[in-house]
Amino acid sequence: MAYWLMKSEPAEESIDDLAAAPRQTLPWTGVRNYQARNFMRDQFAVGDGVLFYHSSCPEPGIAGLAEVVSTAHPDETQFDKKSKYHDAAATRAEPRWFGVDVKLVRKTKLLPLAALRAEPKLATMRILQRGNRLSITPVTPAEWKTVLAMLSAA
DNA sequence: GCCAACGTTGGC
DNA sequence: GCCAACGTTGGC
Repeated sequence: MAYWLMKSEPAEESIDDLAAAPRQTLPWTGVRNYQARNFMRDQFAVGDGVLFYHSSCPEPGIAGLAEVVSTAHPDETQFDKKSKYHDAAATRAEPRWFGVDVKLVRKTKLLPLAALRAEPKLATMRILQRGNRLSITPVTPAEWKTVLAMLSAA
């Protein structure tokens, strides 16, 4: 079982949107970075743990826990001409972008980015490294454990 | 709005 | 294949 951090802009899709979705499950769409796509396509497995992270917002940080409930399938938005994620080079026969379905485990009290940065045990966490822009990053079991402890202490 | 960092594009 | 220019991300 692996762990991941997935960034979402709450203005687009927040933890509350996930909570309000049917079966509290949503397909993860809009990833247009090959490295992030490859994580989902090649490494994600059903049951993997997800830290749901809010980015580009007044209070960036971890907003909840989720789990992966499907393997990767084509991201429908690439075929939608009206979507800002439309990709003219993608076809049904040869999709370029993939996503998994993600289900809410629980919304948490927001764990702010500043608190993550202040925790020495998370010093090497991928999301906290200078210049990191990847929207999907692996989380080590030790980091996962530390974050869960911080959430239950809050 | 600024800016650091990194990815992508396209001319050669 | 190189690399400069440009675009995007995302915290502040």
